[in-house]
Amino acid sequence: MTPDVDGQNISRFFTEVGIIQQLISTKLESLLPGRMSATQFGILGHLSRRPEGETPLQLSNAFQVPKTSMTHMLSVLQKLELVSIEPHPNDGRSKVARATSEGQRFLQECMGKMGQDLAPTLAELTAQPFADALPHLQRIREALDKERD
Amino acid sequence: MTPDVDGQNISRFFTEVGIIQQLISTKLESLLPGRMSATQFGILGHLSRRPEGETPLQLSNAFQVPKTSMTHMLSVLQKLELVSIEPHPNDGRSKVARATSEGQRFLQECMGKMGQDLAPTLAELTAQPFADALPHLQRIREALDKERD
DNA sequence: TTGACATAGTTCGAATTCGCACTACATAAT
DNA sequence: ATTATGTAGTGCGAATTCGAACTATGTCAA
Repeated sequence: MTPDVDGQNISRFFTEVGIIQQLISTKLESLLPGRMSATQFGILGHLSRRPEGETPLQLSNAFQVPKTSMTHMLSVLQKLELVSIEPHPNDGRSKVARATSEGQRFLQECMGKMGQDLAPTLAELTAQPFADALPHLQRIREALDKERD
Repeated sequence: MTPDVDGQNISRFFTEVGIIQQLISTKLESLLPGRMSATQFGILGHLSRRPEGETPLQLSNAFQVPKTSMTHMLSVLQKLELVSIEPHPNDGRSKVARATSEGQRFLQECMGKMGQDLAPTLAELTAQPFADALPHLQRIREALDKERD
């Protein structure tokens, strides 16, 4: 493989990733209430997998989003009663965000709708290309992740 | 494979895609001037590959973004003199957007910076995982694309 | 030709996102 | 203990994004 072909593959890879993400998040957002964003929904999913909760700063690192955006997103999710925010037990500067049980229910409901919505497309595709691509995506993501200290 | 494992793979696939896209666009946006977004930059790239130009509506379909967002993005790019916008020759309601030569130059410059920035990470990874993942991504993207009539 | 309907783009208002500057608390050094 | 420095989160203002309603132009049928 020439370096040039490599470069083309890499930039096409990023283009495809961008398009897929755009298609999926647009579809997801059309199912979500109001103007709730895919990222906000992602935060809820992230928290629901971590019953011990996370601090706003951990979340803003995980989602690669500015702290101040996280403040806003969490306050919206809190207003919707999908997450709870409490003072951090060991650090007076910090807080802990958790998914409420209402939040977990909401998450399941939306995931279900999303699955139904995608079912016809996925049936035709089969799960194979997802399974085939996944390990490579993970390698790439880990490498990109490592680079930001 | 059980359907349950399939579902897990699929949702993890979308999660990985989302994270990769977030990491890449955050890095890209840090290289772009002002608050220019990755989508705006994507529009410029799209147009530079199509010297005949595209209408705003074509662009908003291609990027799966509302018409009204496209109006704004194009007016910003026009103000920066990276794209030109002219009336459509055959349709009085429409317009044609094209990348200016300044836009092409700017695009090349940013792509170069991006390449330099990613070079250390990519060297370690090699181009292989990108080449391996690409065909599967294309299949998935085509299927998702087809579903929106 | 005329009228009904569809399409391309914009205007406007509201919500989201984010950089900068700030406050409050924590930690380290003396 | 005091002081200096670092860290977590927020208030504010500006830019972006987007849905609803609107204007202007095109299309098609009678």
